[in-house]
Formats: sequence, structure tokens, C-alpha cells
Amino acid sequence: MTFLDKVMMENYINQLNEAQRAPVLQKDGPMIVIAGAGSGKTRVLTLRIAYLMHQGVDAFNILSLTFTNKAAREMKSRIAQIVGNSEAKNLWMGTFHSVFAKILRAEADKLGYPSNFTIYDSQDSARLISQIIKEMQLDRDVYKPKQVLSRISNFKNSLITVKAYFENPELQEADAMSKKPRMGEIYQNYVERCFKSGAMDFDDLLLKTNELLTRFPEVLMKYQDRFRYILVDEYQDTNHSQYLIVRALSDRFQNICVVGDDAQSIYAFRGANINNILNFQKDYENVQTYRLEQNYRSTKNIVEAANTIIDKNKVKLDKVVWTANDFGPKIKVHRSLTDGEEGRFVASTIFEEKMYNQKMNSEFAILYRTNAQSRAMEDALRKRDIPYRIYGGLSFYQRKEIKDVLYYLRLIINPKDEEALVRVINYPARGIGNTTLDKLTIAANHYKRSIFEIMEHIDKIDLKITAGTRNKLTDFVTMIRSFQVLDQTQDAYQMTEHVTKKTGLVQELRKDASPEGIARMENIEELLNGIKDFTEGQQQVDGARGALSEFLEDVALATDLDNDTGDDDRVALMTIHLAKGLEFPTVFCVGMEEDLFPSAMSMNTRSELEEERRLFYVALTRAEHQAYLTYAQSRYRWGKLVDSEPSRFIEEIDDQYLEYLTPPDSNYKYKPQINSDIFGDVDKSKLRLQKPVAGTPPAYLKDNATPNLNIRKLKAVTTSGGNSTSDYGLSVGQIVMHERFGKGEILNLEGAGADKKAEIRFTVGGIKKLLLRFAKLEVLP
DNA sequence: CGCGCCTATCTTTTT
DNA sequence: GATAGGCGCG
Repeated sequence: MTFLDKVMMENYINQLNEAQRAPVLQKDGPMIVIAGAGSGKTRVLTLRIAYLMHQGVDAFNILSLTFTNKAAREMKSRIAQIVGNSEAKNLWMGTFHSVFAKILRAEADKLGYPSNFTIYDSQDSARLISQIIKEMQLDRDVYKPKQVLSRISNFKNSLITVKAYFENPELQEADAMSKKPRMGEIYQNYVERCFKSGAMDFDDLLLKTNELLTRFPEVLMKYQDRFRYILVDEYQDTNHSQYLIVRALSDRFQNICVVGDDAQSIYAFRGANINNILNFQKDYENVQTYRLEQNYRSTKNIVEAANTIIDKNKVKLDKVVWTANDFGPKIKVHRSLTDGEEGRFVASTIFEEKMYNQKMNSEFAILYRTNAQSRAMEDALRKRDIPYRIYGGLSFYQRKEIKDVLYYLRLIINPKDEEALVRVINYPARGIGNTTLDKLTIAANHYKRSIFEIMEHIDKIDLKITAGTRNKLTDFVTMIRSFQVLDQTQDAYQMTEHVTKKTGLVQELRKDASPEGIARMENIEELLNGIKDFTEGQQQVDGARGALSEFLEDVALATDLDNDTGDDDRVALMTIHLAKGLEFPTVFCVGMEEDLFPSAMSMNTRSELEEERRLFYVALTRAEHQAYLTYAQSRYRWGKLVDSEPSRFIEEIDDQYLEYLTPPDSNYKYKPQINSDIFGDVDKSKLRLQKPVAGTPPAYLKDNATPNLNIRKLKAVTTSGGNSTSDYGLSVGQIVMHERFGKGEILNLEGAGADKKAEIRFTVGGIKKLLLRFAKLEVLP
């Protein structure tokens, strides 16, 4: 450590404010940093790691878990600037999934997995579940593949293995009550099939890590000793499985630093448990708590408006975010007639800002609740010739033609990968149809082998497959085998080029001369270019030769955000979820409508609604200078024009922070419809959105109820509409059944009449507060 | 066995 | 409005 280094380090630390400095300087022991939006937490994490290294901690002993791989890369390069690249390289940094996938590959044999195991994406999992349901001849309307998958995912994230499931009568009872008595069998089949295919799904990466650390104490010791300092970013979004991994690894040295913001917890739907952050102080001894409350990102107007939103939530940590920045312009609210018009408003606003104020495209972000909303925005931006980039949604790697290539590559690395095999065995068509595939699948299940292994021994098993077809199967096996030989010596780029040619994929695509077909061909070219870049990049790293397996690992866990080079000037379009952690001078939050945001699926319980509200908080706090909230009176959903009402979130912001660009909605839900004055002058009092009055009937009971009433709403009305004053016949201690959450015990009842709520502890999913008006509960004896 | 047409369902968010 | 799966015909 030279004198110069020391001065530099001190210089960096002196640039921090007092609140930021404290967690950087505390070297040992458990600590939690509650970091408000825009409070510079990335700086704190970066400097904390740099300072640890400065104090002599070996980079190999530091594990830093981030939310995206991009965040990890950026942090690493910032640290490299301070401590030098050769040291920073040795840091363990990445998402939970990528870090533990790496560890699982190293230890795979202990769990009976091959080290080249495939990582199934959600699509693979869904297809497999769907296939299993079909094989078991179950009713697809009762056993909805997506629902089944999400239940299995919940099991895994709560560490409920198949064995644990069958040892737990309550879980089985809950599934039986919801008319899915064979859930356990599906779960078992799914797990077996994944194992047989040498595949782990996303949840397995965490579940199997837990299994590894519990079953093999010597392995746990090894990694405890390796990761003497652990840092976890976005701790509020960790699920139970991740929580246990962190606890186990940090147990020996207790040098654990978690950073998060309960107000930005938006991943409960995938098992994230906000209690992990709320209860951190109880989990370790002598926890130091730090609060970063000064926002450096946004204007006073935005920070204060956001505070008023989050104040509406009941569950939160004590924290007040403030800023010394200017007040800035008010949040602009805009209403339009249709989603198309909304798009045109956004596009022309961006156009004018660029024209008159010399703004760059990259200064704008358009954020929405659902991916489907991007289309209207895209159309409008294209018409104005405004370059944009969509993040997430149907990402590049999910395009059909790209996946076809990737499935071939996956099969080469792991021929047991059944999802890959099924996808490519007859594409391009080579005369191996469904009948043959069914026979192979049955044999594979019977012999508990992979389909590929059955195909290798096709001559020794009598499957009533004709000689002609048998030859075709053998040809296919030979082709894949030849690829595997090549893979020993060639890099990912050479392999992919070879595979696309030899399999006939390229020839197949060339046949299609339509614009779409040409676009598909261009996508393949782009994929090849991407792989070339990757390969060349890898070959700069020691110990890597840019092999195919390295590329696939990268692809499986890459997010769209990870591939953002950020070097071209484009407007960013993405879901609010994806926008977390990012910031933009101007943010358009579009589709601010009831049933869309908050989502119709998330209004059943207070906790769901609070999560939506936190999501809105995240959206608003992405803006540095100017935020727009826009909504449409009707929009295309499922190809049909549907009426909509402005989001309750708009009215939850105090008017002093808002500027209405259009008169408020004359078709607003609590007011009678007046068609004449949409564009007319309106008096000042009308410029306020009306607050709902207690006792106002729910929107779906009004006379001109929209025709898109979904089943859930109808049921809610019929079961509870007439008896809003009754006590629902419930009492504390009763065991009840909920159609979505399963079995639970009533812990507490509060409120009265239409507002009566029950606090229920569910066997799966934990404690939830439900509004009895909506929750359909069945009392169990 | 392959292809094309029909339909149902999807839309909440993602590693 | 897109896509995946089912079904029927050649």
C-alpha cells in the first residue's frame, strides 16, 4: 500500500456524507443499511468493498450479491478504478443465481448432477409441467400449467422438497381442497424429470445450494471460510431460500452487510419476503443500523410527492427521504382518449423537448406496468423517427429462431436435456414426428433414462418403430455426437456457425423470403456476431477458451439489461420492475389506470395493493427532473377496446405536486358521465380528481359496468354483495381455506362491515391480511 | 408424417 | 393480437 493509495482512498471517503461514511468505515460485524431511493447506496457498497481491500482483506474473501449482473459488472469496474484491475478481478460478484450456479457446477457431483447441467428457463419449466399434466391425463382446466408451476416454485422457495411435501398433511389437504389432489405427484414427476434431464430450474439453483450447504458440512465450512465478508444489495427482494443461504454462509464470521429499501420491495410475487429486511436486526447480534436518507437524484417535488405515496402504506420501516435539490417542475398529468393517443402524446413531447431544449434520446424513459403496453409506444416513436430500445419483454434470446439455435447448442453440451431435444429433433423437419417422439418418451420414462440414451440404443429396444425412422434417429444421434467431438477443440463461435449450417437451420430460414423471414435470418447473423464478441472477450480471460459451455452459462442467466452497452442514444422502454436501480432525467409513467396499475390481479389483499404502491414509488423515483403520469380512457387489451378509469395512485398524490395538462377525466368513475365538456373550459375545482367517498359502490357495480368483468370479480360480488354488514361468521383461531393461498389460521380480526379484515397465517405464503369483502374463505372444522 | 387452420388463453411483474 | 396446441386432411 503506497502513500499515494492511502491519500486517494481518504479522498474518496471524504467525498461521502456522514451517513454514507459510517457503513464504509465499519469493517466487521453485521450491519444493515436502509437506503432510500437515490441516496447513493451503490457508492457506499463500492467504497465499502474498496476500503475492505485497502485494509488488507483479500478480494477472494469478499462475496457481493447484486440484483443484476450488469450492476455487478459496473460495481467491479468502479472498484477496479480505485484498487486496480488485477485485484478487483478476484472479487466474487454477481446475482444469487449466477454466483451459486458457478458453485453448484463445481460441487455438482455431490448432488448427483453432471457439472454441465442445463439451466431451464421458465419456458422450459412450463412446457415440462404441461407435458407431465398431459401424460398423467389430468384436466388442463383444473391443473393449469402456469398455476402448477408457480405453486411448485413456491414450494421450492420455501424449501419444501417433494419428501417434505408428502410428510406434510396440511399441504396435501390444501391442494386436495383446491381440487388438485395430485399436485404432489406432479411435483415429484417434475423434479424427477428435471433430474433425469440433468437440468436445474431457476429455483433449483437456490434450493440445491441450500441442500449442498446443509448436507455437506465440510462444503459449508469451505465456503464460509472463503466468503469472510458478504454484501447483499436489494436485500428487500430476497426470498426465503436466498435468506437461508446468506445466513448459512455468514454464520461463522458474521461479517454481513445488507443494503436495501423496504419501500422498494416489489418482488413478493416471486417469493421475496419483505420480512427479511424488516427482521434483520433480530437475526444477528449487535446489528449496526445505518440510514441513508438524503436523495441526490431527484427534485424536491418528486421526492416529496413520492413520500406522500409511500406514506399510504402501513407496513414500512421508519425513514424519511429528503433532498437538498431544487424544487423543480411539477409532475405533469395527461389524459388521452386511447392508448394510441397516449403514445402520440409521449412521442411528441419527447420530440419537442429534443427540438427546443436540445435533449438527448437517452434522457427519456417510458415505464409501464406490463410488457404488452410497449406496442402503442413503439408505434408512436417510430412514426416520429425517435430511436428507442425495449428492455425485457420478448428479449432477443427468447425469439423463436434464436432459441432454436440455442436449443441445439444446449443439446450438444448436455444431450440429456429433454426440453432441448424435443424442440430440435424435428426442426428442421427430418421425419421424426409426434408418434415416434411419444414412443421414445414412454420408453424413457419406463427405463428412467433420457430420450437421447434411448435413441442411442434404439436397435436394442423394441418400440415398434419402423426401420426407416430408426435410421433417421440414428442419423440425428450421429450428428449431435459429431458436434460434441468438435466442441472439444472449437470455440463457441466456430461451433455455432457449424451447427447452424449442418443442421439445415440456415437453409430452412433462407427458404422464407418474406420480410419476417429476412428479419429472422438477420437475427441469426446478429446472434453469431454476439457470440463472436463473447468468444473473443472470453479468450482475454485466463482459464477460459470461449467454449460453448461458457457461452450458454452466460446466456441462461443474462438479463436484457445485462447486454445493454448504453453507448447509443435511444429512448428506454421497460417495465417498472426492470427500471429499479436506474435513473433518467425525464420519466413517463404510462398506463396509469385502474386494473392496469394497480393491476387487477393485485387488488385482492392489502399487501398486494401495497406492493403495487411501492412499485409506483419506484417508478416515480426513477425521475431526476421531470415525471409524467399519463392515462387513457380506453385502450386495446386482448385485441379489444376496453374502457378504463384513472389510477387511484394519481389521486393519492397531493395536488400541490401535480400539474394537469388536460382537464380531469369527465368519465371518472365516481362522477356521472358528461360527454360535452371533454375539451371545454373547466372550473378550478374540477381540476381535482375526486376522492372516493366511503360507501361508494365498487366500480364494477356501477350502471355502465364494462363488459370485461372477470370471473373473480363476479364471484366476489355474489358471495359478499348482500351481506356487507354481516360478521362473516369468523372468529380468531378458526382454520380456513382460501382459494389461492390454501389453508390458514385466523390470527386476528379487525374493522367492521365492508372494511372487516382478517389476519391469517397460511401454511404456504406466511401471514397475510385479507379484506373479507373480497376473500372467499371456507371455514374448516 | 407434415402442414395448415382453428381455438383458447393470455397480461402482472422476473432470475 | 399473438401464440401454442389440437385436429383434420393430404
